[in-house]
Amino acid sequence: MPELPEVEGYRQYLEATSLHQPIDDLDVEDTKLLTTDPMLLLEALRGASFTGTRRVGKNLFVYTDRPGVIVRMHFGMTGDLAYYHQSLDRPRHARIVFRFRGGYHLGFICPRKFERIGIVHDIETFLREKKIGKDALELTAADLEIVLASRKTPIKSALLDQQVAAGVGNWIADELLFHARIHPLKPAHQLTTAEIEALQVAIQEVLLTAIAKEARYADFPASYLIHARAWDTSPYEDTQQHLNCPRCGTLINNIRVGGRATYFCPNCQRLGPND
DNA sequence: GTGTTTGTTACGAC
DNA sequence: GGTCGTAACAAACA
Repeated sequence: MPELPEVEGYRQYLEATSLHQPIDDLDVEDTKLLTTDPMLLLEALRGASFTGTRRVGKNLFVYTDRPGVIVRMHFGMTGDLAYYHQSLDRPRHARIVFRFRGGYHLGFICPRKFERIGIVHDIETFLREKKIGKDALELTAADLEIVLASRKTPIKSALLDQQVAAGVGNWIADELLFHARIHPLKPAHQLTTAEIEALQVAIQEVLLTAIAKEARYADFPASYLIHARAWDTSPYEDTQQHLNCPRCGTLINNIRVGGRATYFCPNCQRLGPND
């Protein structure tokens, strides 16, 4: 699921494969995936080359050699990139394809059509209009204190708000709260200074680990909560061990917060002294 | 066939 | 205008 670490991986992948090759043509299987008019997109990109990248949260911006033409990609819940030679089969779900002059293609993989691609003229303007806050990796404890102070919503929900911490998604929010020992339902504005500082440390620790492991969840340290999630069973095929807290052994709870599946340890992450 | 999952946005209510 | 809860979107998978 493309959250910040995956998108960072896609950014590095695009940098390593797709720069400085003129775009001859663009295949668009479904215009619903575009945030820019198809004709304008084609006109803006035909003959242009990618020159560099920037990631903010889950957004990947790709600079071109044309002023004011920046491609913005959002990978939704299942998006991916695939660079391949035209002599090979087009990957499944490559619904938008950049055809480079040298014969290579960059496919924007969209299995569920929740992905989006389009042109932005200025990144800062785009971020302001879309209300996307600081990238999670850039956040200081002081930043967090300010953005959480006005929120009465559960901290889990606040962390998913891209205005609060751009790039944090559902499993990362749970992992952060587990590391910082904060109950997901605790109102955001009630976090103590110590909890906010622990959260900021957890953001660095969890995101940098996930990026280093190229977001392969099975490779994450055994101390991570992520192994309790139903879809990460790979190293534990014949045991239920992973359903327990890696710190204290308590059975991990599974509740819904803001309509999202939420995992936490009822022993390590307390709402109050009585629970 | 049914339920679940994911990120974002739209839509009211306050 | 900010905040907050909820539903909707598309498609795959079990």
